[in-house]
Amino acid sequence: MPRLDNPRTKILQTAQQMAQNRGFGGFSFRDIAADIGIKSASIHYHFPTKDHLIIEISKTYREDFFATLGSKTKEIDDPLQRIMTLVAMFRHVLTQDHRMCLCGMLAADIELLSLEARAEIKLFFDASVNWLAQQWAAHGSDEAHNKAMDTFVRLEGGMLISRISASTEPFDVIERAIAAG
Amino acid sequence: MPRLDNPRTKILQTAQQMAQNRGFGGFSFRDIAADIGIKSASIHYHFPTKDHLIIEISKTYREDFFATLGSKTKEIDDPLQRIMTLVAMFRHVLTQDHRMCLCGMLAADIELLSLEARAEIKLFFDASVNWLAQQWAAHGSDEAHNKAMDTFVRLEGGMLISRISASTEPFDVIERAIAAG
DNA sequence: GTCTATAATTTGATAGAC
DNA sequence: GTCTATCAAATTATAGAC
Repeated sequence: MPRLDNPRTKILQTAQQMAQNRGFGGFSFRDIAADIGIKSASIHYHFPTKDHLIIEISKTYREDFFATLGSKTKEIDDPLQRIMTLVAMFRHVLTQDHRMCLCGMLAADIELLSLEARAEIKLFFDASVNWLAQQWAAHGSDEAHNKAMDTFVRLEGGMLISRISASTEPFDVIERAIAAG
Repeated sequence: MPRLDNPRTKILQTAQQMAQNRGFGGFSFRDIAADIGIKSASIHYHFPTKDHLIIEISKTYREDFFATLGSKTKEIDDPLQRIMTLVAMFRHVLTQDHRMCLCGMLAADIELLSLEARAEIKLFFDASVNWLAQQWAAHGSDEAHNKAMDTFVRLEGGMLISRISASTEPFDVIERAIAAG
């Protein structure tokens, strides 16, 4: 599913990365424009307001994430191994991209966002917990929903706390805890 | 340990609350000033820059938190009960104050902060994990350090995710998981 | 210690030419 | 679709009166 190289897509990609690194208030239209070599006024043609932009970023992030997750787990049957594939995706964002999960980042910034933006971000949370609950249920867990919630909290918290600890140790610890079932 | 009612303290209290709700970039000197009925220029007399302010906020937050924790656990011997006293303090911030932990909030905003500010915030993380590790060790856990790290990640993640889920359910779930030992 | 006034910069957003 | 030019507002921070 290769993303097109049109201006709209380049804006979304750059803005998404900046949002994951610095949060909603931590980047400007001019920052995005300078990074991709256009002027900030051009961004407003594609996204009239910053609120529209953050909603589209969140939607793209969620769609891309679950498309990739579906692709990576397509031929994996073991539920725990499927879960650890999702964990590996979070780990990649943290250790290779050196970014936070967009969902966790915008959860911190939630008071700065419109109700529409909050609702869109909540869809990532809902979809993640539902997906995890299905895997834990297939794995034979009683209380699969609670297990899914705990797993998602550990992932988001592990990414967040790794930022201040200046190491990946917090994420390493919760990854082993999740893998232990 | 009653806090004094001087201007400096009122600035710190108000700024700390705003930082917990909206993050480092989400409040201004004018916001603080308006809230306590002074002018923004007066704040610069007490704290020359926003970086100085956030460092002092973080230091005060950490000192107050561990002073309160020490007081609340003074006559509690059972290590697990001592841990759940800390958990209850986090729960109170989330459900009564309707705020994030300052440490978790500034972890999200870390790229906006000076190295000095990051170092001060990391002290809260270090102190929390060390305190938790002592309790888990006294409780008889092998791998007390890992258990402490996992507990702290769950607490910060639970607060963060409860913000988007628009309920306390994520925190409820991790609280039960922690209590289960 | 707090104020008024203001500097210098950045912000989201718009108008209109091309 | 992208640009130049600009606006109105907000930001951190400083100078100097009181």
